[in-house]
Amino acid sequence: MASPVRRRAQETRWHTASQVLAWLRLHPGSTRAALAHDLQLTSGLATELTGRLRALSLLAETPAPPQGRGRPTTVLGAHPGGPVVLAIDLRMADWRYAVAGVDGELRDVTGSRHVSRDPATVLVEIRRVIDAVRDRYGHRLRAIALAVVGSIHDGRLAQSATLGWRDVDLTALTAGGTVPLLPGNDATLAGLAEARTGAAVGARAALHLMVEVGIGGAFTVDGQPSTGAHGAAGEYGHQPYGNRSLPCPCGARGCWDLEIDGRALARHLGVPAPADPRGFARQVLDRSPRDPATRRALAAVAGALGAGIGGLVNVHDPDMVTLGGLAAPLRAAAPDVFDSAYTDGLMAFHRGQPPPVVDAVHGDDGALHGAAILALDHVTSETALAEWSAGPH
Amino acid sequence: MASPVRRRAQETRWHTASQVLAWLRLHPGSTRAALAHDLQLTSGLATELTGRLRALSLLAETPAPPQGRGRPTTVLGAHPGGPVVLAIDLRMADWRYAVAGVDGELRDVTGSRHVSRDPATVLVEIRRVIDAVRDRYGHRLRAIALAVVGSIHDGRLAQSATLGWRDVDLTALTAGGTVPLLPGNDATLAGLAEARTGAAVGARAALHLMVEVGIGGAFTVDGQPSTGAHGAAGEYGHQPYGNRSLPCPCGARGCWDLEIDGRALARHLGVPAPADPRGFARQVLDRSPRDPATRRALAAVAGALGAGIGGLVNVHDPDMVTLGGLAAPLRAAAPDVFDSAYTDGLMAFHRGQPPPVVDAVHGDDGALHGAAILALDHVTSETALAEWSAGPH
DNA sequence: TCCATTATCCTCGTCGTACGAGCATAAGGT
DNA sequence: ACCTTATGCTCGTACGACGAGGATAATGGA
Repeated sequence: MASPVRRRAQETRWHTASQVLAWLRLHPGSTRAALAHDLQLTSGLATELTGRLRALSLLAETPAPPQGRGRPTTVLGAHPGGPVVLAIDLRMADWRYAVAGVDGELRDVTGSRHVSRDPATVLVEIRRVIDAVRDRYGHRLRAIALAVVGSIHDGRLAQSATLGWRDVDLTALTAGGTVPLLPGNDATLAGLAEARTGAAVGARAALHLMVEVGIGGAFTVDGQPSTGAHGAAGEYGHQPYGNRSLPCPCGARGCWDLEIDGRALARHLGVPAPADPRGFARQVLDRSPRDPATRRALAAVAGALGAGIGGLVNVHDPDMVTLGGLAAPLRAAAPDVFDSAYTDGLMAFHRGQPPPVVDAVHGDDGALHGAAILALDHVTSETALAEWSAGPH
Repeated sequence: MASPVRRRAQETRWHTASQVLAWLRLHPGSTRAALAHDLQLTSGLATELTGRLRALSLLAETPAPPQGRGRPTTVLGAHPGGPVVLAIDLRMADWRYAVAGVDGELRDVTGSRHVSRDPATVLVEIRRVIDAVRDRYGHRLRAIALAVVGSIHDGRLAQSATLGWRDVDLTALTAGGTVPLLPGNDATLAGLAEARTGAAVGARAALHLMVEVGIGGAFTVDGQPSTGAHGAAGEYGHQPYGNRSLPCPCGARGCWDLEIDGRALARHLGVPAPADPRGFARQVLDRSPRDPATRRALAAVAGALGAGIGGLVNVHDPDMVTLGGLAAPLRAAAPDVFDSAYTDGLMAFHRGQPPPVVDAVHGDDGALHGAAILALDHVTSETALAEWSAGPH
């Protein structure tokens, strides 16, 4: 609340332009008339705005295919010389990246497996790609977002049990340059993607949960994830929902993490903890559902998942819940157990209309899409637009 | 994101005025020069704004005591004929109310015990007070906020184990009138009060937890509580942190609620569940700390409290945690147990600088203050200011 | 072929908030 | 008295947005 009024020149100037670009991403391929209608722009203002944005290489207008009577309009899209962002998703076994313009569409999606999981090696590889993209796009590259399977704290990768990393400084990736690096937890960014362009579009408050190794997620309100004070919010896997006697690699005990992934399945099946819990879970899910031990193990995990989600609905009160990664097949493996555990975990007044639990739509690409969204949010912010307009065109 | 640009006349007009009134509440008794400085207003704009707000009976300016050299300035305060709100706190054994002007100061704080806890009886009593306040203030009464010890869902009191109420329609309280009624959970509103004017001032993200019967709270970001889709967020007491064999009146099992209030103390002490868990907990807390059974019971509860808070910090990543109601004395009864349980519940990377856990400052008045804040937020919103200005002055 | 209809875009005069420079005011200090 | 300091007021300017009216570019029927 110490915020100044700040309706001053530089910021006012870009307020509406920022909204236009945000709208553009949500409605790719829409016409200019639709823009004016949705944003309640007068036609005069629409003319001025699109003209200004075109002059700044932020927007391209191409004639729209005729839709019937009336004067033809134009479809809006990213300018071929406009700003771009680099989205990177750093995962357990591989990492991928893509470039996106202000229309939000991912281009040149590329992936490669880790040759070594040593932090220094991986970061050098990523740095090489960043440099290559910078060489190719020059000043057009305005932001880099990095989704990473681990906990982010004040811009550092604080800890990742999956990668076996601890407190890795990510700023080295862009050291020497001026392009901002925006790191984020992969599950958080996948939740962002579901909220903006996925299964939770239209929900004001949405909870996304994603199981890979452990469970993470994001609570979004109006498409903005709740990031917390240091960007470390959403570590749902490290709530004491589980058995207090089980120590978690995170340092705490009884974490929910240990009840819902491959490690839990192995425990229920009486086999040693797998080195690759995600692959092990996939194997168990692919097994014949006739095997009673497998069914019991999957039911136990689905029940733990449902019960925890019930508790989280009590906490967050979302409109809906989306399931990413292994969460969707785990529920599908024992839907009745999941449902009753979910309902039983809800406070009574939620049971009349429990928030629907739906599968995510972005699949494996959620975190990458979320990273692009995060970066583009930065690029289309009012201050970033002011900077872009001050640059060379 | 479907929001129109809306920099149109009516809304633009009141944007800055709304910020001035928000500032006024945070800095009671401050001078006009301080306003201009804090909000980075030019002196011309400060003149225009204060003049406009004075003309609308929204602001009063009185000469400030001389502070040394220079032209004397004025202190800003609520206009004696300005808008007021009614804040009500409906609790287990009693209910209280107060009136507040745009400066946020509570006036005429009044309380009375329930003669009957029957919903109809209580609501009629409250309705009588509302009507009396409306008679006294007329069109000056612009909003009524009701803090209630129970779960709010889409404006209804969905359930309150404490009061023994279920699905009570609160709109009857203002039926026939035009003054909006804003209901809220008491712990949520107490958290709002701590974030704005209490122990969490300055924290961007703050978690408030309040123990009375069970535990509730609020997560606030920049002074705004996360309310969820239906206003039911913050039911931290109904997360499955506890013993799965214990059924909770909320309908779920193993709720945290049952581990941290008077019911938990009774269980640990081997006595029957008390009719008044809050009073029972107070008694136990007041007992001689020499009694080993009492100490063990308090330690168990303090440990459950700390462990749960650790899990919630993992979820929300707050700057700090504030403790209201019985939470503060419960921690104080076994600080070491609390601290180690808290730290043990944190993910390792949080342990370097764990969010400080501090006692709330509003005491028993938190919910009432929070209700006033909620109502005043409404009154000083841009749309409400536009309405007020259209009224008779 | 021509013209009414429809849908969209553009032009231009106006409004209102905010800016900012300069001046006015009201104290304390010398 | 006069300077210094701090603050408030006046007024011309800038600029985003509004809104009415006209221009434009298609379809479709007479």
